[in-house]
Amino acid sequence: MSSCDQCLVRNRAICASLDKDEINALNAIGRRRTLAAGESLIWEGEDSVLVANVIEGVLKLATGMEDGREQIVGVVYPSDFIGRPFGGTTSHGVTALTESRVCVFSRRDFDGFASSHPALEHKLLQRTLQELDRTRRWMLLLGRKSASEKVASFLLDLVERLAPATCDTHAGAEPGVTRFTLPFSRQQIADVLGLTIETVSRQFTRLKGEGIIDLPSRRDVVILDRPALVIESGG
Amino acid sequence: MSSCDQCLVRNRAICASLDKDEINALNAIGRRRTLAAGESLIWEGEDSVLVANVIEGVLKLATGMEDGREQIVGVVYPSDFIGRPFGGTTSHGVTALTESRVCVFSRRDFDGFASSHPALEHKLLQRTLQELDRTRRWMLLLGRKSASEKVASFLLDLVERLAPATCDTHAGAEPGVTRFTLPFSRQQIADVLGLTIETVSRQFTRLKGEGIIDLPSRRDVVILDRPALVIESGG
DNA sequence: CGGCTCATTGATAACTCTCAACGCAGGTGG
DNA sequence: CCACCTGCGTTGAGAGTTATCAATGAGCCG
Repeated sequence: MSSCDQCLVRNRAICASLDKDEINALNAIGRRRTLAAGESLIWEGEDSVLVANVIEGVLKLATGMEDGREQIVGVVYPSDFIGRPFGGTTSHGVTALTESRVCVFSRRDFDGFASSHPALEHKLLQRTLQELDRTRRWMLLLGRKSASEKVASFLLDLVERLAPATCDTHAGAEPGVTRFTLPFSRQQIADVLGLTIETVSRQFTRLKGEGIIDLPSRRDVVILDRPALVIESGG
Repeated sequence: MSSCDQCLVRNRAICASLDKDEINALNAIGRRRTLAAGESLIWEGEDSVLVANVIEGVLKLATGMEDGREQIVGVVYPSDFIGRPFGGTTSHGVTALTESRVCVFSRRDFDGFASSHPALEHKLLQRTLQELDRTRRWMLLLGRKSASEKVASFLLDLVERLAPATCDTHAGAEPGVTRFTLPFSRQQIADVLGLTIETVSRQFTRLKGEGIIDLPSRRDVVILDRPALVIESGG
């Protein structure tokens, strides 16, 4: 029987607002679930039946148009909250980008629990406000930045978000040189940035050619010149 | 002395969660304020010192880049909540588009009040979740839609949002014909859609030429063929 | 070693932006 | 009362960026 005690995100997720008894009560209505890369937890347009906490992995929130165009509207990392509590239909699907572990609740159960635990709702509110801020900042990128600015901003954002997990600044490496593995395919990067896969690829190639990044493999990126990348990102 | 009893949004704003005594307590820490069109209530980047409810008018939330590019990241209408409770700096400015009346609170006071009134926090959470949904839907527009789809989507969104105030479907008018006044200049529309003013203007002209809308004056729009507009919007 | 998927590269087209001129409306002052 | 000025919007011509279409290349697994 799995307990929350050893949970990797026990102190960072919204659960941090709960004491021992409360966490046991919450644990009783939740269950762990593992998702393979590419597997979906929630589908766009369906009634909101599930909510969850991310324990491990990276997942995308995405909406699409009938003709197949897709936009990734959010990316969630460990300790982030997933789903739409308090009614409504989910306006975006949730799909694992990497193998992931999540802590799932039925929305009804969670709603009930949250309603009787103001501290939990408070944490959830803070997180939602934070996510709204982040989302709005991303709108500036989508609406006003050029392809090169978008790609540079994307890489910088990703390094920051991945930091808690993979402090991959090798001991002994030059300062400012960071290496990490992309949880995204080129198509998914394009869907985050509102570009095509070809444009993303060309920007990667260009940044590599200018010595700002290196690309040891499809999924790996090394940031060689972070200040240059910041300039590329347009501030 | 102004009371909340006659407030236009008493039953729609987050205040609706409060009983008579509570509303009086909240009233005691808030004050009314009128904003002229173009006047700002909150500036991008400053510490969050104010929060507010919109009583009347339309306001924009906007962020910009050093070089002057601007993106409107949200538009708020009567009964909507403004500002960033629970710390942090405001990542976007808030500016009145039309003459507006708001109910302002110091953030510190509001935070304290909210923390001791779970029902208010619950309402605020619901509203924030709703706003996040709306914002994410807008990301699909910014990232994936063409100029014509953007403008059509914008008009349809606006009609819907303006509806509570101005049910301007004239008695006796053909069904589906709606007239309303834009709370935006062409530049502001461009800033909402991530386009230039010229592109917006050309799309308006084209829609008019195709008989889908009419433009009696700069600020007035008549939707003549809503189904066509829906098709233009790309679903 | 194929056969697959995914990424890169190239050539071209399309869309939107940029720059520039003009037009319209409202307000001001002669 | 009209002329002018100013701000905003429209229109046009051309350039630039990104998308589209197509082919090639690299890695992975059977």
